Amino acid sequence: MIAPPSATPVFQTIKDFLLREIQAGTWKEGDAIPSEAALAQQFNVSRMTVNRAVRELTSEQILNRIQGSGTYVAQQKYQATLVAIKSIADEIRSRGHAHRSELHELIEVEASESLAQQFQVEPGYRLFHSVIVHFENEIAIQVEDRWVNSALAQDYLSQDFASITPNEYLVAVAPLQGVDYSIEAVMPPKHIADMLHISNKEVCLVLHRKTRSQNQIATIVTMWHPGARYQFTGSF
Amino acid sequence: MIAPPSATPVFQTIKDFLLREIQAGTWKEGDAIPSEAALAQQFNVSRMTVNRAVRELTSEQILNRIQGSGTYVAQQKYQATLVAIKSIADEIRSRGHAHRSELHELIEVEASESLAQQFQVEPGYRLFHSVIVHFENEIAIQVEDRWVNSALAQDYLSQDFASITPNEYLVAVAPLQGVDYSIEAVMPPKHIADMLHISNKEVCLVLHRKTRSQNQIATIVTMWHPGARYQFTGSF
DNA sequence: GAGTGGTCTAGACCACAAT
DNA sequence: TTGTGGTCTAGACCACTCC
Repeated sequence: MIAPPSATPVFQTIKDFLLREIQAGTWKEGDAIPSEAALAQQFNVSRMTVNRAVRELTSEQILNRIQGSGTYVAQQKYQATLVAIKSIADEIRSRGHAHRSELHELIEVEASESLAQQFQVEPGYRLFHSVIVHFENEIAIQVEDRWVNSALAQDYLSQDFASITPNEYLVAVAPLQGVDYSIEAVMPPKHIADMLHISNKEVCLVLHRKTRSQNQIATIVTMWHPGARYQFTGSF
Repeated sequence: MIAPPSATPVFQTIKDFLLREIQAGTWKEGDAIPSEAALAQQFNVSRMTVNRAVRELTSEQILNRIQGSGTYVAQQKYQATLVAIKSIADEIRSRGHAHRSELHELIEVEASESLAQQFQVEPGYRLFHSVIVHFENEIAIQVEDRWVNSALAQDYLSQDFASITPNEYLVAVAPLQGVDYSIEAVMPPKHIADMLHISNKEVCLVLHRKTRSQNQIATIVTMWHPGARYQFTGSF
């Protein structure tokens, strides 16, 4: 049989059908849905077409498949809110505002006991340390305190961080493997408060992030934002 | 030709090949990669197999495809850090701790001017309002202040929020369409501080979330967490 | 052994872009 | 008109689960 011209592809029709039935409760979490063969017969299409529909729903975590056993409705997992945090320069630019950064420190250091532990290296290991303050329309909005694994970004010290952010440079040289992060609300130490031009009685919104690349810890960043004039926002 | 038994599927081999070449810089951002036909010939496989490899990389945002034109290397992945925020009950349970919640309010109200605006409805529209305090090992860790669109969750008032969280109920009745959120660090109003058993001099980490479902605003939540004992964490 | 999913083929027709 | 991707077929063999 030849594929008929149609507004929506058949595999999409099947996906929609399955989603609708799951939503309607025909099959509940953990239930098996009909086999590929059964669906192929029901829709009068080839098994490959059904396979694509079901495979895509599986990659979307709507279904689980077990070879030799069957296809099952996955557990609802919408309990999580995904928050995307963009790089500060992108964010400011996308608001149409002016971004400027001030380099406060850019040095090579030997890892202290505690840093070495966080980077999973020996004390004395070479690290780079940078401290940059980001301004939005000349108002300080982020202090970026960053430690960088020297092995993954040899040229870190010679970058011009007025024109490129550390993020942009690091993304280019060290493809991201994984990220650990935490967000907290804390009072800033005095030197951070000073750089943000706020009092150290004002709370900060802080993002900690540790990235892995090439099976090493690539960089550990702490980003301080004045709580009074900054929040993480976004949508999906 | 018959598919040979092999450790890794052919389409995966092709995906790996493409990823490696992109990583190596053979094709840079925006460059066209070889056509399906060319890859099929190069790997001596059918076009459908190549198609699957390329289609999956496209859904992973590694490639862009333009019908009639070609397949191109997508722009570098985001600088964005993705943060997943789980429901508080899940999170506490996954730490192996005891979760308990206290229902402080569960009523029907008519939307005020400002609420009506946020929900994009007329003032006077029926909304539900719940206030729940969540405890981890008997320590208050979240105040969940939630407004719910009555049209999307008619039975909201008759739920037993000791055994099911509002989230769990709402996920079941109103499939999620989209989310807006923001995270900020602020001082709590007194009634929130009281429920968390903290002073109103202690900062809170606050997550605001507005969800859409069936083309309406489904629910608007504000979650207050004591900054001293809570942070959002996770990894990818 | 029967049933399931996992993969692959060698064609086909279509829609669209570039020329 | 040529080349690209988008979709679909009607088979096939395989690995695995379950009985």
